[in-house]
Amino acid sequence: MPGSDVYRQSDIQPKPQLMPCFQKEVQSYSSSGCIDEHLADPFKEDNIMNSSMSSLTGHKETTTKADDTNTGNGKATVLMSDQTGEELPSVSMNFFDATAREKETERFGEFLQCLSGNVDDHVESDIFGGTFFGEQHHELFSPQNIELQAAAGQHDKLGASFQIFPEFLQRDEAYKYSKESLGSLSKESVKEADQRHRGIRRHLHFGAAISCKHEGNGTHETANLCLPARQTDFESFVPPHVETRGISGIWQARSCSQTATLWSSFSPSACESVRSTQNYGDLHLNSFVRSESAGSEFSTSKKLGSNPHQQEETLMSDRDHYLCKEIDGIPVLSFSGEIYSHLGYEQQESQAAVEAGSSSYQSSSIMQYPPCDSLHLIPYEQQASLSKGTMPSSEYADIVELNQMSPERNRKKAKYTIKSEGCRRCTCKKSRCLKLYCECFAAGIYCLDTCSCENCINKPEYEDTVLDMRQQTEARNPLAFAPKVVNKATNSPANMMEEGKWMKTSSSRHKKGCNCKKSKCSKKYCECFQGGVGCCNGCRCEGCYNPYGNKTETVYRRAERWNNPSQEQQDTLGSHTDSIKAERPNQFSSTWEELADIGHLTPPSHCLLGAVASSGSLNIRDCSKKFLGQSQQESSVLSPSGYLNWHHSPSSLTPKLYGCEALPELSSDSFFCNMMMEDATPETLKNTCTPSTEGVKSCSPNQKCVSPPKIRSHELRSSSSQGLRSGCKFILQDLPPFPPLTPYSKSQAAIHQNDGDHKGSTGYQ
DNA sequence: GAGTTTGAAACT
DNA sequence: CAGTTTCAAACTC
Repeated sequence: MPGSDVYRQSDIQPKPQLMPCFQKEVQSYSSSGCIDEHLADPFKEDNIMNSSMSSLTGHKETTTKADDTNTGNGKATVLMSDQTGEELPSVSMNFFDATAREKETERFGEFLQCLSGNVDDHVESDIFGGTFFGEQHHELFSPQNIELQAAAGQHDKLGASFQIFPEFLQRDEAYKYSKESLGSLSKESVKEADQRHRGIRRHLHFGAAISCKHEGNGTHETANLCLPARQTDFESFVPPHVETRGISGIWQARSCSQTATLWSSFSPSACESVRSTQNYGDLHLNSFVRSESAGSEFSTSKKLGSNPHQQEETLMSDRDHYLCKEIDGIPVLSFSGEIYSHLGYEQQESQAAVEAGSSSYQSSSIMQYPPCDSLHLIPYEQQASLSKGTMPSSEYADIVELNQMSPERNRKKAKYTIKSEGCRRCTCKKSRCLKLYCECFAAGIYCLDTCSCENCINKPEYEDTVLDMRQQTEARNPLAFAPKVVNKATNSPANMMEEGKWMKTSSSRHKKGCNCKKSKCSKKYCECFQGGVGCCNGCRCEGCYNPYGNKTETVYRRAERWNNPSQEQQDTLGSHTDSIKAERPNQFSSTWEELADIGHLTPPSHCLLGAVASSGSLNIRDCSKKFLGQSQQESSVLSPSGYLNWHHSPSSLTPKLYGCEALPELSSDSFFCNMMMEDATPETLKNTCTPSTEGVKSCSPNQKCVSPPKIRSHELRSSSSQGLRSGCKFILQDLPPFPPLTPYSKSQAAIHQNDGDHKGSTGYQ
C-alpha cells in the first residue's frame, strides 16, 4: 500500500532509540551530541535548536514563533533575540505568496548570515515550495531540498533541527508526532490515540466554540480551529526576556499548552523537558508551530466549501507539497524519520465532509478516512462552520445527501457508508441527543442524518441549545466530555515494547471506573472493558472478570504482566480462573492495588526505558536496582520538582513490590489524577481551574484524585495572565507531590502526612 | 428486528 | 450522597 514504506521507514527508526534519548535527556539537558535522538522529540529539538543556535550566535537565544494563524498565509517567523533585547533581523516566511516568499527567502538568507556569518546565496526559494520537508531529517538539509547546511556552513551546529514548519503542517500534529515517536502506527495505538485525541479535541473545540460564542464575533472560522487570539496570553507565557514581538494570538499559548499537555501525557520526561526548557526561558515553539500549522491548512480545506472545485484544487496542490505518503490511508508526512499525520483528525473529518460534498472529489486513494471514531465525527465547531460559516447550511445538509443521489455520488455514499459502518451513530429516542446518553453529544459532535435518533436537537441549527446543554452538562460534571479512558503512562515499557498492546496495558485506565454488577466487566456494558482497559481500584464493579485486568489480579501477576505484556491475555485468563475460584471479595486491599499500580502508574522514564533499552524487557527489580545507583546522582541533576526522585527512588519501588509493604494510595492516585488532568480536563476547566479546593472538587466527578495544579513560583515564572498560567499549570501539573527523599521506612509518616494533605486538599476520598 | 439486560446518566 | 428513574447501548433470541 502507498504508505507501507513510510511505515517501514518509521519502523526503521528504532523505537528503543527514543529510550536512551529520554534517558539522556533526563540525565542531563545538555544538547551536546545526540542530535538524531533529539530530533525524535520536538521538545528536545527545541532544546537542541536553542543551544545550537546559541553556539552559532554566541549568546543569542533563539526562538521560532509562529505568526498569526488567522492570516492563513502560512507564515512562520523566526526571531532571534539575545538577553539584552538586541535582536537579529527577524525573518518572516510566507509560504504561499510567491513574491513574498522570494522576499522572505532573501531575508531568510540574511538571517542565516547572521547565524553563521558565512551565508551566500544557497538558500533556495523553493525550499518553501514543498520540498522543504524531506523524509529524513538528513534530507531536510540535503542540497536538493534546502541548502541550509551549506548556507549556514555548519550543519552539525545547526543541529538539523532548525525547523521552520509552515503552520499548515503542524497544528495538531504534536499529538501524532508524539504518538508515533513512541512507536509506529498500529491499529490499537491509533484507536487509543484517537480516543484520547477525541477527548482532547472535544475540549478544544467546545472551548473554542463557547469562547467564540461568548465573544460574539461570529468568527466561526477562527473559533473553529484557530481558537481565539489574545496576544497578551501568549506574551505572558513567554519569559520576560524573550521577545514576543511578532507573535499574535492566544492560539500559540493554547497550542503550547495543549501540545505540552499531550506530550506530558505521553512522556513524563517530555514534561521534564518542558519544565527544563521553561527553566531555560525558551519556548517550545516547535510545538506551537507544529500544532498551529494545520490551522491554516484547515482554513484551506474549509474554504473548499465556498468554491469546491477551485479550493479543492488548492488543497490538493498544497497536499502535494507536503503530503508525502499514506499509512493505512491516513496521509502522513514523514520527517526526521518519524511519521507525521498530514492532517489532524478533525481536519480529516472536515475534509471528509467537504470532500463528500465536492463533486470533484473522487479519488479515494488520496485520502482515506482515519479510524472509526474520527471518521465522520465532525466536531461541533467544524460542523457549525461547515454549515454556518464558510459553507452554506444547505451545502452542509447536502454533504449527507450528496451520497445518496447521483451515480457519482453513489461512490461517495459507499465511502460514507464505510464511514458509517465502522462507527455507530446514536439512536436516541428521548434524550433529543442533548444528554450524555447520546454518543454523539458525548463525543462532542453533531448528529448526522446517518443517526437514527428521533427529535434530534444536536444539530448545527440548534447550536445555541446544544452549547447550552453542553455547558449544563459540564457544570454537572466538568469531565463529562473528557475521554473516558485515560492513558496514564503511555510511555510505559509495555507500550514501548509492544505498541500493539497499547490499549490493553494497565497504564490505561477508565477515567472514573466502572460500576458493573452483572456483566462481570467482561462485556461492553462495562466502560472499562469497552475502553479496552482493566479495572482498577477506582472501579466499583463486582465479580470483575475484566480480561484487560481485574481488580482481583494479584500484585505479582500485574507485575508479571507488566514484564510480559504479550502474555497479558493468557494471564488474564489465569486471573479469570483465580477470580472464578475465589469469587470472594478482593483479597488485596486498595494498597495492594496501588502497590500493583505503581508499576503501571509510574512511568520511570529513564529508568524503565533504560532497562528496556538494555535488556529488551522490563523488570521492575532490575529497574530498581539500576536506580539504586542512579537515583541519587540524578536527583542532583534533575529538575527540582522531585518527580523523578519520587518515581525512581528505590525505596519507593522495590521494598513495596517485593517486601509486601503497602504503598500509600497517594502515589498512584495522585499521579493518575495528574495524568487525568492532563488528558482529560476540558479546556474550559483548565482555563478556569484554580488551585483551590473548590476547583479540585469540581474537577473530580468521582470525588477522587484530581489534584489541583500546584503552582510553584519557579514554574510560573513571570506569568501575568490567566491563560498563560493555565498553560504552564497544566504542563507542570503532572508532577506528583514531592516525594520522600528519605528512605521509605523513614518517610512513611511523611508520606501519610502528605497523603492526608493531599486528600484534604483535593477532596480525595 | 423485537425484546431484554445492563449500567451510566440524570434526577430526586 | 444515596436511592431511584431514565436512557440508550449491548446483548439475546
